[in-house]
Amino acid sequence: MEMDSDEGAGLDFWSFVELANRRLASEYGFRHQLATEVLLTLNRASNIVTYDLEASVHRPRGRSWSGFRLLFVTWLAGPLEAKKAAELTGMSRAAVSNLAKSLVADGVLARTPGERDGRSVLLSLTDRGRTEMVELFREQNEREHEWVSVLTEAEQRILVLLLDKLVSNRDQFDVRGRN
Amino acid sequence: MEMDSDEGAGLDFWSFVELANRRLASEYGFRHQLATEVLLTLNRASNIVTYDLEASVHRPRGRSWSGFRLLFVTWLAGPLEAKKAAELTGMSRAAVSNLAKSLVADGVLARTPGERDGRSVLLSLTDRGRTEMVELFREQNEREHEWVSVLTEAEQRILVLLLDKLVSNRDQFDVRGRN
DNA sequence: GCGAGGTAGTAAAGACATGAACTATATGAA
DNA sequence: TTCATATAGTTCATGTCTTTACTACCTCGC
Repeated sequence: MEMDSDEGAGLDFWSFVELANRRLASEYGFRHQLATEVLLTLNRASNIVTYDLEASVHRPRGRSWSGFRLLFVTWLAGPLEAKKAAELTGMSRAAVSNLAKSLVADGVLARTPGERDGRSVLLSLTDRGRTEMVELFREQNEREHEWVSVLTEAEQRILVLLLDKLVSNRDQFDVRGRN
Repeated sequence: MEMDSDEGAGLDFWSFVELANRRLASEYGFRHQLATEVLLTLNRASNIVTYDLEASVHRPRGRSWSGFRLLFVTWLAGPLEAKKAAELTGMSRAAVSNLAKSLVADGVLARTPGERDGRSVLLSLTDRGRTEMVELFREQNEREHEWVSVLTEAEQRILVLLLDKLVSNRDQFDVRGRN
């Protein structure tokens, strides 16, 4: 017999989820196992894919995942306020401010004062930034395609719908978001 | 006319995705818009939910999201090697080592040398750790339930299946994972 | 046995994100 | 107009994660 001196031996993610479900229900009487399972799986999938994209596409070219995200929204949504960039990327305003500093220093991002509002800053790409983004995104898009193509197109659309539904009803309760 | 001096004004996440799809296809000729959309949505959903759980449940009680994850797997998968904990939580071994240091100092985690393998370390919860986890998880599980209950049970199961399918075929190409 | 090569864990340095405090600007009611 | 309040952005202190390098230990072929 193995004792329980190392109960975790041989577990992978899914057998862990099963074990967790069983113990949470029978030993502790928790009732929402499926909720836990959904969110564990969501978190894990997002981390795995993100880490892969960052490690295989962006780091080798000297960009971080966050850096790429900021450049991406700025590339496509034109000149925009730092605050808007924070909303679209899901970062804090402080994070955008810090990131922008390095990207400006790298010569890919430009900062100009807002015209209507003296407090605001408009972010836009430099020519070099645009050139770099076309190339970077080409790489990323190929890799994204490899990832999602294990799902049929219908499955991909359903996944988007379900994820959207999951977060879109959050007005119904008091959700914490970043400043 | 507004010029394009602040093109990003008034955009929310979904109108941004639409704009991105349009520009990526028509101006740059990229072909895999749906792939981008799936992964943007996945990333966003995961970040929103995770941030909310961390901010509303764990930070107020002095725990970080990662700290909770490590305690969670240790709680349920019994004493386990640090390496196994890293796999199950998706963190690097170094991250587990760092986190464990603070959790041991806090008196919720115990570290004992492995018996079979002199290199390994077994992690387990202290009594205080177990007590805390029951309480902490009760809170988290209620909140998880609030989140996912905008989906029907069938939808929740489909979501889990799709997310699992998305990451399970990754042996097919050369995915970058943590050390 | 013994040595080469692999693996578990830790430490240190650097990157980066966060919340809080602060500055500068805007807004609106009296 | 003027002052109270709100907002955009930055800075700073802190904490966490990653990479790299290192130590200690294990394993297997000779």
